[in-house]
Amino acid sequence: MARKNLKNPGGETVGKSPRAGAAKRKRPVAADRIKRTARDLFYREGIRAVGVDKIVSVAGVTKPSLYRSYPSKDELAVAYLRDYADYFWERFNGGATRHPEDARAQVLGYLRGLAERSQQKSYRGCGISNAAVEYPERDHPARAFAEEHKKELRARLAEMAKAMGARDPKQLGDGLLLLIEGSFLTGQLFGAAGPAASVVEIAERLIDASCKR
Amino acid sequence: MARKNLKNPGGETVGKSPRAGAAKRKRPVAADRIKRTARDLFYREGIRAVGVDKIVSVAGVTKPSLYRSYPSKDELAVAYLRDYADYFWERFNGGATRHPEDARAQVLGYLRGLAERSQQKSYRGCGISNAAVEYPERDHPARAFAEEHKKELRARLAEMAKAMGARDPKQLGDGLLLLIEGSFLTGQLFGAAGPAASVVEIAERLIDASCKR
DNA sequence: TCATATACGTACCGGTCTGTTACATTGTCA
DNA sequence: TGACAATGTAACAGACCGGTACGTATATGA
Repeated sequence: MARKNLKNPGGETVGKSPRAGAAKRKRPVAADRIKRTARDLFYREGIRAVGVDKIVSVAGVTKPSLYRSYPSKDELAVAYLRDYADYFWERFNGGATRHPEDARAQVLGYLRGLAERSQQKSYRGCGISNAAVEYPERDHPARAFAEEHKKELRARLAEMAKAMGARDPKQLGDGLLLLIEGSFLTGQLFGAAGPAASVVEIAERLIDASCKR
Repeated sequence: MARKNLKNPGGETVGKSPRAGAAKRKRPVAADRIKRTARDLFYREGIRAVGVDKIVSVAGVTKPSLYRSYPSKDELAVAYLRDYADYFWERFNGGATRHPEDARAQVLGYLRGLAERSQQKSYRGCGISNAAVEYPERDHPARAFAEEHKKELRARLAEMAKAMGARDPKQLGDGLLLLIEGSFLTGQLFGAAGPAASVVEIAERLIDASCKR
């Protein structure tokens, strides 16, 4: 009998109570664990490098639980990417609330955080950029999602460049995107004290040189 | 007498000899085909995505031939990366011969070529950066090679920045590295008219803003 | 109370992955 | 001609891949 795969399993799910001692279980806990585990492993080790067996074993669940929540590994991967994108925008927009009406400070604020994170040992760059590298095939869902996301980011940066008063907003936005993607990559290649550590100053210089005075 | 009339029992009939001195040299042709094929497939599809079976089948050789020439797939991968690095330096240094004594023109020359390549449909970024993304494990040979290579590039860029008269040569070198890596990534993500198309102008602006006047 | 839906596990499938072996074939050169 | 080097043939191992048919415990609601 054909059975539909349910989507958005569990949603938030109240975390299991600290003590309680496994008395009564609430709603879907397996799906949630899978998502969290997949996110962790996919980011740290790469999507192709992580098999579904490993995901379920680390999550402490079983394979059918995975395939009840997600139709395929590929779809689990895009679910991970979707989550990652939310996470990204949260950080990216974090500066906007702290510096309303100041696009320059917003971008620099994000870059400051990026520079800091990129120095950490566990840093692995942008999960979405990495996925695009892992899946060059144009029609792969993960790839498609990555392209869409980056297009959005590019547009956002151009917008902000315009707000900064850039002579050529699109170009400055592209320059910032290059610096950001460069930071993603070098951040995971060089450990601490990599090029990404200087991204704030470099961006400042580029912005200043690109705006009407 | 001697004819290179192999019966080719496999039936593949790959593009055959340009003849010439084929009578003499009979040295390992399989190993060469493997390397060339691996380079092509690894670059286009990614290392993890390509199995050894596919390599030998496309190369028109057999698996034992591969493992006679390379101890493992990983080692074949680093052989590919080594080749790729040679290829990279060739292009990177190409500008040096055209513009001796002018570091700025050298970098910009390389970037001009990069910008152009990055617009092509088949562009897949830097094989070495991609490998680093595919293999985050610190002790993987491909990863180790990638780290070494990028360290070298970073040093070269800092050198050139110094020659340009940068106030902070290391920082300008890092800025250029960020732009380059950003171009690698965005070049394969956006098709034509991606951010990498503007990398020359952006680099120019950054360089000018970073040098003593 | 009992049928049903939910959440999950057991056990397995067929295929592919890297890597290996023993042995046959063939062209080339001394 | 005979030794040798380069390659192919034909299996195989063992792990791992994504994916599934089916059984089971539990909680809910009529």
